[in-house]
Amino acid sequence: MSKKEAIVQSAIRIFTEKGVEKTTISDIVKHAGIAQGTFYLYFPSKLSLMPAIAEVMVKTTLQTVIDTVKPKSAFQDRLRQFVDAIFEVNREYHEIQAMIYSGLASTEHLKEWETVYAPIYEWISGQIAHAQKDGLIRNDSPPDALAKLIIGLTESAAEQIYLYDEIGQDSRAAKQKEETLKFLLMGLGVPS
Amino acid sequence: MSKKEAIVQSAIRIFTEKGVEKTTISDIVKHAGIAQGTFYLYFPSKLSLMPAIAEVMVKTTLQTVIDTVKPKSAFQDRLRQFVDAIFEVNREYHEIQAMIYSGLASTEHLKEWETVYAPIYEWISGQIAHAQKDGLIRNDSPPDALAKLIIGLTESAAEQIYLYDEIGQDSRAAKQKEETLKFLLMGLGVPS
Amino acid sequence: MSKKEAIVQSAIRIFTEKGVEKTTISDIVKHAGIAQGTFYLYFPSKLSLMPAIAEVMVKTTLQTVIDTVKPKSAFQDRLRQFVDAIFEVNREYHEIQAMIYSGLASTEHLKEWETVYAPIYEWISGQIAHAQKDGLIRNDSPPDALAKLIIGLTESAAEQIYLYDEIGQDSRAAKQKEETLKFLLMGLGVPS
Amino acid sequence: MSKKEAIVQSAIRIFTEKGVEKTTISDIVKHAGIAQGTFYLYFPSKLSLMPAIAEVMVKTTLQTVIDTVKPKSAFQDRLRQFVDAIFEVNREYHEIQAMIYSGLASTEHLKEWETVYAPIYEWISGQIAHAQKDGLIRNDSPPDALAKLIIGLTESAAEQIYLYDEIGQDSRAAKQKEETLKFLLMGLGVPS
DNA sequence: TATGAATGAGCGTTCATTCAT
DNA sequence: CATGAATGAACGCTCATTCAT
Repeated sequence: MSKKEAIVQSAIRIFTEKGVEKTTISDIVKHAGIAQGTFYLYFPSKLSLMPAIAEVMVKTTLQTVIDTVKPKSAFQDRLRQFVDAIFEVNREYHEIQAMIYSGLASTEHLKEWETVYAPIYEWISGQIAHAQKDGLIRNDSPPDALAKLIIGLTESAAEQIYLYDEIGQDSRAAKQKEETLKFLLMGLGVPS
Repeated sequence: MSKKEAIVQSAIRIFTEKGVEKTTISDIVKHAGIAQGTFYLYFPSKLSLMPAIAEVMVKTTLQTVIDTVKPKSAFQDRLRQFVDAIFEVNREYHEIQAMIYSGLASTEHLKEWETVYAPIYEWISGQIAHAQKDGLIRNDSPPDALAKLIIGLTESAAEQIYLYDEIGQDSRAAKQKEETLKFLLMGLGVPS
Repeated sequence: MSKKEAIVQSAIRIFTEKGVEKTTISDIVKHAGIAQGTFYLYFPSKLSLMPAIAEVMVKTTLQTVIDTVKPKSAFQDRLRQFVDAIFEVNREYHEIQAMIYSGLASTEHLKEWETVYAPIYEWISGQIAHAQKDGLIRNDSPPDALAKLIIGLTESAAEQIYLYDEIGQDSRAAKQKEETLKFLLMGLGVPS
Repeated sequence: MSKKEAIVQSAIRIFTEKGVEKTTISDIVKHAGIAQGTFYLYFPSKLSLMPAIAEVMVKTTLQTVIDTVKPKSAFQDRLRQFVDAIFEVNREYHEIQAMIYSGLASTEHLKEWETVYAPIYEWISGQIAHAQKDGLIRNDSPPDALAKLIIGLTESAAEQIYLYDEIGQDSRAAKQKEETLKFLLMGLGVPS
């Protein structure tokens, strides 16, 4: 693993453990096993880490979604699998998800965000477009608009559950997933 | 206005202007016209401001919703008015909304948040319960679950627009609102 | 008890508990049950408390000595009783003893200290003068000089034991007392 | 001189000049010619300086004693030289001596103090042991116990003189030394 | 006398950033 | 490429002191 990758991996790890604000560059380089100065060979500042982290997280999310959703399932099953995947990623990385989602990572790298996020929007958008063509859903809004609504709804539902670290909430999570799926199915106009 | 209120008001103002992370306590007290030490008579730290701010923001949000939604309108009109209200509040306070919504305001005051948020969830929940009883919507999920989905979907849609300060996005906002409303109507099962 | 006395008593108590440097005026007034401003009606600053405290401590010390030393005992018994008394006061108030003894209470009230300390020096000095006149001790140095050496030796011996809060040191203390007494007896030239 | 040594040397200098409590870290770093942050690379707080300072002071004291005491002198001459040495060190560093001796330098580093002080106790103890073996003194208490009494008596006598910065006290000091020496000689049982 | 909310200078401390090696 | 000791501006916070009531 290159030093650059080590930095990003360590940052994700420590952000997850102790929160973004309380993490110092010193923490990151210690965990990565490199020198203080080395950080600046790759990133000009702490904030400039964010796009790289987002990229990794988006890849992780997309990979989890792709791994979870079986292409040959019925559309509503795929939707259920998608919800499962998003909840799962949120459970594991809720601190970072919140950080990325809320855009708190400063206003300076916004341009990059759009491109970083593109893959996951595109994947969903593609699925929706196919489903519309195949007549599987009645909602005829543009696929990319629907993609944003779907991801927004699902992630906010997941956050409402996992923002609070308390344990034994599996049943709450299961119910929340059911309600979310139902709302998605109806919102998209999937015949039941 | 008491000193405590002055602090909260000033904090909201400055967080809105320059972001939460970049705001110092010094900024807040200067704007509030009080001494540095006075801050600590009312709040032990910057983070402990958050529940008080959230409370004000929730009040503002609920008030805006109540002022915007005409009780005698048809349900789908009220839903449109609700979406308008949420977008409006987000437009004005997107930085703070993001902060509150994402829960990034530290994990130490989470218990308080539930109670702080209660009023707005309850209002929506009440509207939904009525609509279900009157047969205006087909989605028979519990009202409080639907309330959370509705606010989550609408706020995330608004954030996607307003997180980026750029101007001249009114048309994008208008479209986003339309898509959101449509999704909500279908998701709730409002006959069209 | 007057407010002034309450302040002094509270200060002694809290200095003993948490150390002089870490004690704030706020701590003192809270414990005394009076208002912040009231403190300044009686003492212009924290440092000006010191002579009043010293006075109380000197009184306490002298009283303990007088209560412990039986006037009709043989001289060496009285010396042993004196050592016991000094060790006892040190055990209970070692933090304050150290503070007073080392004169760390600032250089601004030094003049007052001499007068504050006078009673205890005088008492010892009187005892020594009598003993010299009665031929009980051979050391013919001036009584007031001997008084200072005696108190200096005994208190430093006690401090060496009680500065360290550890428990179960009674046997160490007993030995230290024996050696101290022996040294005093020889130093004063008490026939054995 | 390393930065760490520079910090310790500067601290000793400034503590001597303006007292411990009134000395700020800012004073120290300015005098040492280093940056504010550099201090914290070596010491986590102002209090943690104390053991390092004590170590230097103990070295200085022991060195002064060794330089002053002529090994071939008669025992009572060596005792006189010892008293001279202790008074001299106290005259020059009374503020720091008081601080170290009274142990006010916080209760957190007490363990270290015992080891820091060891060299000077050992030196005296060694001298006493020899003198006892050679029959030069009659007091047969354990050498280490006597060592502590001797240093305690002599330093407290010195402090009583030098705690007060006033000038023209040479005659008082000379008298105090004489009385102290006499007391020591008798206390140890040195034949006269 | 007595109060206690308010003050603000100044403290200890942090940490992103630099640069000689 | 890599280092890590050094920097110093800037921060949160404390607390002795004041004063209108």
